[in-house]
Amino acid sequence: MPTYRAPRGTRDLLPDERAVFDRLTRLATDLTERYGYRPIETPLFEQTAVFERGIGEVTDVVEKELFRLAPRTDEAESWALRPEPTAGIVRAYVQHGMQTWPQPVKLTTTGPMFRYDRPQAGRYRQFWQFDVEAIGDPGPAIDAEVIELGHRFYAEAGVQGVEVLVNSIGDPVCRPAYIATLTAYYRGHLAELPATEKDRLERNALRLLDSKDPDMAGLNAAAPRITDHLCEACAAHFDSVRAHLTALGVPFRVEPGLVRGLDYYTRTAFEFYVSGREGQQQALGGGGRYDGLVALLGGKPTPGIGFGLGLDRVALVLAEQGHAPAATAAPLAVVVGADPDDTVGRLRVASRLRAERLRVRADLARRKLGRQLEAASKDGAHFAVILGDELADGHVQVRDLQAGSQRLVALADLARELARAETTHRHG
RNA sequence: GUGGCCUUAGCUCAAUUGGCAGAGCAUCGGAUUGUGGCUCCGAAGGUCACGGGUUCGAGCCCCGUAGGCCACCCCA
Repeated sequence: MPTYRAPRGTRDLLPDERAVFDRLTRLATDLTERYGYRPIETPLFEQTAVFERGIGEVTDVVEKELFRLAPRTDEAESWALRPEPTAGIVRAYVQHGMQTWPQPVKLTTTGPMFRYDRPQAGRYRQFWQFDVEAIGDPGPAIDAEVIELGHRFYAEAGVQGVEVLVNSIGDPVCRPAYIATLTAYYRGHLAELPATEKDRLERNALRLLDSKDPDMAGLNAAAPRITDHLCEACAAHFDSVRAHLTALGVPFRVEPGLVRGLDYYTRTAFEFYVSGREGQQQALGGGGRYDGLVALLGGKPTPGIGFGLGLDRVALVLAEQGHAPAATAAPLAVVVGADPDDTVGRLRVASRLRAERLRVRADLARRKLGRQLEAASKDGAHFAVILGDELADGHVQVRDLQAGSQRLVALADLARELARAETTHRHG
């Protein structure tokens, strides 16, 4: 048992797994460029108040999952690791006066988030999100465009069976009245409520709607629906979002129980789900509109919408769905030598090839030639460059490890020969 | 934060009713001089997660802790 290990809920991404994340990150970059987003990096920690005020004091994320940093005695400020990216990005929007940029400001980031949760497969205390935020456009069309972008990410990543769930959770005009109606409804059925649900009723009645308790199924099916209680503006917005999604050919399902966990959401809420897999971590991503958040964090009232997609879960589902991990970048050639002690010779040849931008490994292990060739094979190298007596008149053996053939090449021609083989190999 | 199951070599797993910790894969080395993949031989690798307890004796039984997994809570 090692003395030290990765903290609970964190893990090391070993090269094979890291390669999958790399591929997803490159896809995110490529996709957001196509949609006109610009990358942004905000700190991994913020003043605690950014999250408390932005996300909401009574949310689970803030109440029990926030990774608070131990306060220093010489600083009055308190800090917390970011549990999600939106609050920090909106803080940056306000701080840098982005309301003077052409609107909407479309920003994207990908990086680690932190929540002090109890870990499970697909649920970590440090996890990665690909995030997109469009700030400054109130219209329903941008909602549809954002949702389509997320949907396309899964499609191009190769995830099968992703469902788009959408809902509208109203705005400050209509939601309070709906919550009152909903609370009254549940109070009328208090005797039928499981104990845990009774507690939640007083804190956040909306949450009862997406309860997974089977005893709640019947009650929830008959519960008043928010979509029937939207104000005129919210209803029109939701209608238009759906119309745009349909026009774009994005398949979706209206899910009246979808309410999302963070306070800042208004109107459009959506989630990306994958069905038909073991385990409960089926939510691959989600987001929504947050028209009140910019003002909440000290800016002038500005609408916004965005989503966060969990890369850990995408990688997990891809593996479950049988996707081969990304191919490793095997060296084009390994420089080996008949004289195990001539590390200088092997390094010099490798160095010259690397200067020509070739992917080359030098065998520095001072083992006999046979072992060096064996290792080169296992490496997946295409060629072995063998240094021997021929070096005296400026030649080396170039061995094709797959074909088993070998020929004499002048050192002066080596880089050009290998580069040509690389091109042939790549296009062949 | 609640409940349940699990933890033996780097990985996947064995180990009669409590009686001297093993295999496969991987790693490293050998099979006569400068040629890999197959094969053969060998080496290294363990505080049986950690800490207590019961016992002549614990990988195995009991308690605690940590970590993982599962279900809640909630979410990505």
